[in-house]
Amino acid sequence: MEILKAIRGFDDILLEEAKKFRVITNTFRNLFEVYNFEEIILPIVEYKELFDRSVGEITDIVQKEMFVFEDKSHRVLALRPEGTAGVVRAIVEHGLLYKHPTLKLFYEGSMFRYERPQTGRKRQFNQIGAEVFGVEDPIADFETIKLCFEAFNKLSIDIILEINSIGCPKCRPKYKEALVNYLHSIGGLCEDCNVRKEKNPLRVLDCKVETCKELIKEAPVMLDYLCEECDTHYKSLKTYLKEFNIPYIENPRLVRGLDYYTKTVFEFIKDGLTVLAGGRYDYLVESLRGPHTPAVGFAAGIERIMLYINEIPQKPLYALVYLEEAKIYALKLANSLRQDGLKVEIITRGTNLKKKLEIANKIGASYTIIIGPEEIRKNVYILKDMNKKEQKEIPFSFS
RNA sequence: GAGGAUGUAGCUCAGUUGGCAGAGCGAGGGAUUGUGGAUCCCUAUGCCGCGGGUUCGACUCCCGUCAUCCUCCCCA
Repeated sequence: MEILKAIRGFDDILLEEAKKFRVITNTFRNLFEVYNFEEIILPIVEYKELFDRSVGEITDIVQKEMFVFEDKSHRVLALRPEGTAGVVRAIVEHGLLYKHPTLKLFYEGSMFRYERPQTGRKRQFNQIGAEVFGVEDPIADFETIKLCFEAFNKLSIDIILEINSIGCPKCRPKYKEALVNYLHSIGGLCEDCNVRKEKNPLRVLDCKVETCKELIKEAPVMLDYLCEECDTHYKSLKTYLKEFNIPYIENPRLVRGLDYYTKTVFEFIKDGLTVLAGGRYDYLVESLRGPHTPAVGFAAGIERIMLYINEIPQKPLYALVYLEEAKIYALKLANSLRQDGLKVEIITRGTNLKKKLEIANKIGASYTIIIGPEEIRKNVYILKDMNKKEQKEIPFSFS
């Protein structure tokens, strides 16, 4: 057994990477706060059936990507592959929708999918996401998208927003029928698409094979089939986006993988990689035995966003160097500086001052503070600027 | 689940037709005890991913396996 090896697809997030991770989650959290979202912290394990019923039984996520296991009481459980199902389960279970006419929740945590790992795709990965329950109005779609857009702005990531509407149970069947008819009327689709057109015809629309792309150009478009309600909803959303100068690309071939979406779907894409995606799901809550509740939400892949975060500026580091006789004063000085909010590292290694300064330099200290018997006598410490190579005495009383 | 590439020091990588495992960077120590980065000197580290096979002999050839990276499927 290789105990000194992490499991395939379960990666450590170390040091610098952990900082990027936190910058991203903090950015979203700050926005959640001003948009008045509340946090919900959920279990990682749920009944497998919850995901079958919400994510959709014919999706790949459910069919081949879930970590499923049986516990000692023979319950069939799964590690959550996404966050929305759990959120909906929780609010229905606790009747939150009856207490709050609208409910805005965000979550953060690990998700699990049994896939072949590659860039921006791990078996354990982290998402931060949010859900708005109880708002029919497209203003909810807009605000959700706006919040995400602001997040990328704050993270200085240039990103492309794609939107589409995939209709509702009233209008989508007609479109599906038209699409299936079209797909059957033509030949030359790739092997995968021939499977898709039976299993999940909408997915043919975003096939990457060139020949398929050509054939799809002629295919019927969902937007032409939207019922009046869906059409107005979609148009309002676009109006709001324009009003706020949020650039977007209308992608009539954008379909989301999960079954529960209705009307609005959107993705934030960087270099061809989807880093955040979401949409409206007006019927999921009732399909999980809750009251009819329209909803819209999104999830962002933290590791995927991390790929586009540059170096993070650090707080200047103060290395505190002491001579053996001044040890106790050094501890007091460090304590005092830290209470003033400075980042202080006490240099404990090194036998002489030269060595200690070498270490201070090595750990990247911007300043070094030196304290020895002379300084104690004079009630000062030496503050040395490591870049300018200048130093001065700062008064300090050692009580 | 399918295809391809790659696994040698902490990191980046050499390693000839099969013949005692190397470099650079980094790390530790030193040119002495109150001032760092440069230079110089010294030192160490390896189940050559793992398991089998061929061979007098395998880092090198063959088979298997595991892992990493890149496509695809799918997805955040």
